[in-house]
Amino acid sequence: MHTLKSDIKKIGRLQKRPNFLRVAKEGKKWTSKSLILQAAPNNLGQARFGLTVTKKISKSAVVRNRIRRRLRAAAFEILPGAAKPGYDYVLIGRHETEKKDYTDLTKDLRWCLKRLELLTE
RNA sequence: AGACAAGGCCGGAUAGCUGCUGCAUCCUUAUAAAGGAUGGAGAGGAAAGUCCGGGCUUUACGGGAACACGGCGCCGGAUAACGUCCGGACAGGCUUAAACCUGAUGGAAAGUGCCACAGAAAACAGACUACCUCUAUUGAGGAAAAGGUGAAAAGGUGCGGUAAGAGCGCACCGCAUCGAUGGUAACAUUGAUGGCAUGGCAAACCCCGCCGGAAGCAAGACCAAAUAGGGGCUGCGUGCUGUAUAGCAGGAGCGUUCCCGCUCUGAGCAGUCCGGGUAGGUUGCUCGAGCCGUUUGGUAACAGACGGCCUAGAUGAAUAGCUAUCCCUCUCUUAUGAGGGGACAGAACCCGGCUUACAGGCUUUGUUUCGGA
RNA sequence: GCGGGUGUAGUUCAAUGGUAGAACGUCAGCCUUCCAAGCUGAAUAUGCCGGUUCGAUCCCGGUCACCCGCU
Repeated sequence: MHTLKSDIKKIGRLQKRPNFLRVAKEGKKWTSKSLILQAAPNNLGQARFGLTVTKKISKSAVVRNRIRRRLRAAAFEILPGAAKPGYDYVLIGRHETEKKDYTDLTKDLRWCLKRLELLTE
């Protein structure tokens, strides 16, 4: 399955540090093997997401970039159809994110959504 | 053909579906803004480390110089500049040998300082053992060759010479001074003279010569909400009198204090304007010491001429996800084939270098060995 | 991205270019019926690679790791 471009436009991006801090402080969290998902409600009626990959994961910029791209690709594919609107989502990369199969990555993301009871389908 | 050495270049390829970030053109509603369509572009040789040098920007000073501080240091050239590059000199090193490699390589005869331990002595000299002469216990004188210490011991080897010895004399080598020849120069070769003076360390202080003001795009410039605060104007208003100007009362300051005089203030509210400026946004931001090709000059670094080209510009930060075929490589298998892997590494204002990391491949040059004609 | 700093025993710190020390900690022994305290002794280090020097913790390059500041 491929996500339509119009669906992707429906979800926004988190870009400012205060938003990330708010999600980390107020939101719920679920950890899977390949990623950590944080979620907190916003009052916009729209889903937004952001990515966090720190230098702690890997010192190599190449590795960090690959993790970030894989997470973004998975988010664009899964979130528009599956995530509940009105929430901010933050995906945090882990060591496993680089090596794991892409299909497992999407499964993990769905699993995290389900455990946080934010899956809509 | 082999061995060795030194450079230069490349840094997986193609296609499909779905996406991301700028740019150009067009369309839609209503200029803004948003959305859509089409086209074309989208990481490196080191983008890295931030070790040097510049451009650019702000800042300091009226302008300049010097001191201090920091850096560099054989000679000649290249360059916008450099601690970089090219060519040469000298010293050291690898190799049987050669090609070749490495070098922060000015001055110790301007001055100061240091040279542990050992050793007689570590730098104005001088003498422990030992040597020679006289005296003959001892002491006085001569002399510095031999022993031993040390990283380093006041020229080295040989012959003559002598009581023993010594540059005391001679030859060669080294060193110093003055020349000659070659070279732009560093320097090399060589002649004469001197007769040993000048131990090492300047990546110790320092002297000499040259260079440098400082900070850095988070520099800097522009636009500019909300809130708080500053200033101007207008209106209403003031403890008392007055319609109002104003006067009196009050407060503050000055005249040394009181009296008295002068100046300022007087209570705020509303409206409006101005300036600074935070969040945020725009810009700086990619046409430049630019790249490619041909050609001329030069041993070369490089420079000139002609022709062609436009080649990332993000900002919680794009350049991707998945699949297939080919290429390289590893493992298993008799083979067909199956499976795994793809070096180092990600632009952030831009250039010139240096250093460090790097799977594999292509290619050029030099030296030398072997074979054939 | 830019600017600055630091690396020495297990820890906190010393050390004019000349045998790397101190305190606490660890281990062993003595003392004690046993433990603690005390006494005696031992082990344990200059981040790494080069250069200058007769000789580097120290001086000079490179490299690695860590820390701090600037929105």
